[in-house]
Amino acid sequence: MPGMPKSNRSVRPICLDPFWTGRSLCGRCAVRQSMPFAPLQHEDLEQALLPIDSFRIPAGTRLQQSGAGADTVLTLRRGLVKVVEDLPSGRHRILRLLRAGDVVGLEALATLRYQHAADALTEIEACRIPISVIEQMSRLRPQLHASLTQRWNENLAQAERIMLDLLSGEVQVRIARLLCMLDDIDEPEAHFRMSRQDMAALVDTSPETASRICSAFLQSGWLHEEGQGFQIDRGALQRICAA
Amino acid sequence: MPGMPKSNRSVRPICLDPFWTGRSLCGRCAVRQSMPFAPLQHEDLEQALLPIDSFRIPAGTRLQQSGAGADTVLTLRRGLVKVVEDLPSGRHRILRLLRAGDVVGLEALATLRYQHAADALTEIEACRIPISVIEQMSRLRPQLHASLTQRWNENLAQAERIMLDLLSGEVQVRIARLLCMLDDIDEPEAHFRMSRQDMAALVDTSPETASRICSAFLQSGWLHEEGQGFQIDRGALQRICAA
DNA sequence: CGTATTCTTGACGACCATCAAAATTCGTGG
DNA sequence: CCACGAATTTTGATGGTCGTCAAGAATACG
Repeated sequence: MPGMPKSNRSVRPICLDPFWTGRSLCGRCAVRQSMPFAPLQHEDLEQALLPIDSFRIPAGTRLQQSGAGADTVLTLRRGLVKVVEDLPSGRHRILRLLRAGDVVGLEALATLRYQHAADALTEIEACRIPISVIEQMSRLRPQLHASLTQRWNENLAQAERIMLDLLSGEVQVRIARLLCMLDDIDEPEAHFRMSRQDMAALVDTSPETASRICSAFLQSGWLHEEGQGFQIDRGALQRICAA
Repeated sequence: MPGMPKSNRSVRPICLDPFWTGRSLCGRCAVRQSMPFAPLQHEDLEQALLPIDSFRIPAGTRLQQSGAGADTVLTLRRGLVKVVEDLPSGRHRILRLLRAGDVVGLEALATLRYQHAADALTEIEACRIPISVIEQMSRLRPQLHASLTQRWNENLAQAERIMLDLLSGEVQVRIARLLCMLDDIDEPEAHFRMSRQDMAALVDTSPETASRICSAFLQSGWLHEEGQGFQIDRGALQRICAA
C-alpha cells in the first residue's frame, strides 16, 4: 500500500507482446534528427540495430517503477509521459513531463536505477535501448556526450520551470500556466484532455480546486474541452499568467 | 532593474584581486577525490594547471549573473552557494543549494550561458575552470564523462527533492525539513544562520511567515541560533517532518 | 553614531484544503 | 447493445492556513 498510488486502475503493467512493432530501423526513423542519438552514423546504427526494440504502448501504462534496477531506457518518439513520485502523505506529485525526443529513465544512465515511476499519459511510441549499448556507442562517438549533456540540461531546466511556473502563486495562475505549457508543445498529442487529478498533481493542489478552476475557465470561454482534446484562448490565459 | 534583486546590498560583484589564492595545485587538493575531476591523472592536472585559478570569496558575493555568457565554471571546495531566480512578481526563489564538490554553473557546459544567478551564502573557496579545459580533458579521459553525469544527476535529484520536500505541505513542515536538510550536510559551513528571506525563498513563503515559524521553533527549544550558527533538536523536527 | 535593512509581532482577510454528496464518465460483463 | 458498479468529476459549505499591510524592535553598515 505504501509506494503504490491509491488508484492503479489506469496503470497497467508494461505489455510486451501485443504492441511490439519490431526491431528498430534507426536509419529510417522519422524523428531521428531530434532524438538524443542523432550524432550517430549509419554504420553505428546498423551495428546497434540488434538490441533496440520499438514499442507502441497504450495510455496509462506504467513504464518504470520507482527504485527498480534498470538496464534499459526508453527514447520517446511520440506521445507524453509523466514522471511521478508518491508522497508520504499518500498523495502523489508529477515531477516532470516528457515528450517526443526525451529519454524516459535518464537517471538510470547515472545510477542504474529508476528514481521515479513513469506513466504514459497518451498512447506513445518508444524505443527501448540497453544502457550498455549507449555506453558502448558513446565510446565510439564522443559527440554523443554532448547530445546527452543537452538532455540532462533540458531535464534540469524543465524541473526548474515547473518549480517557478507551476509551484508559485495562486492556483488559478498555475493552471493557466500549465495549459499554456501544454499548448506550446507542437505535438497533437500534447492537446489531450488531462485529468483533474494529474493537473492537481502537477501544480500541487487538490483535484477539487483544479476542477473548480477549470470550470471557471470553461465558463469564461478561455478553455474548450472536446472529446479527447482541449483548446485554449491563448491571449486570455496569458493575461492571467502575468498577473 | 529587471533581473536584479530588490536588495543588492549583500550581493557584491565578484572580487578579482584581494582573494586570489594563486594557481591551483590540483595534485595536492585536499578534497580532490570528492570533486568532479577525481578521475584525472597527475599528468592531466599538471598540464591543465595553467588556466585554473583558486579563489576565496566572501559571503554575499554574486558568482554569476542570470543569462550571462559563460566560458568558465566554479568547483566548490568549501562553503554554500544558492542558485536564485527572480520571479516576475518581484519576489525571488532559490532553486538549489550547492555545497563542497558541486559545480557552480554546470548548465554552462551544455549551453555556454548561466541560466540563473548564483550567490555565495557563506565564505567559499572555489576553483575557476575554463569550459574549454573541461572539454579538452574529457576527450583525454573518458571517465570524466561518468563523473559529470553523476553531477548532472545530483543536480536533478536535488531539484526534485526540493520540489517534494520543500514545496509541499504546510509551511511549518517545509521549514522543519529545510533545517533537517542543512543539518544533514556534514560541513561546518552548513550550520550557518540562514536569513529569514532565504528560508522564505527556498520554501516559497513570505519572510514574515518564516520568521513566525522560526520564533515558534526557538521558543519550543527545537532550534537554537547562536552567533553565526544554528543547532536543532533533530528528533523533534523530524517528527514534524513526518506529519 | 545615524541610517538603512532586516527581523519581529499583530490583525485582518483571502485563498484553498477538507469533508460531503450528487452527477457524470468509464470499464466491465451480461 | 445495454446495464451495472466503480472511479472520477463536480459543486457546495466550512474552517484553517497563510499572505498582506502596518508598525515597532533589532541589527548591520558606513
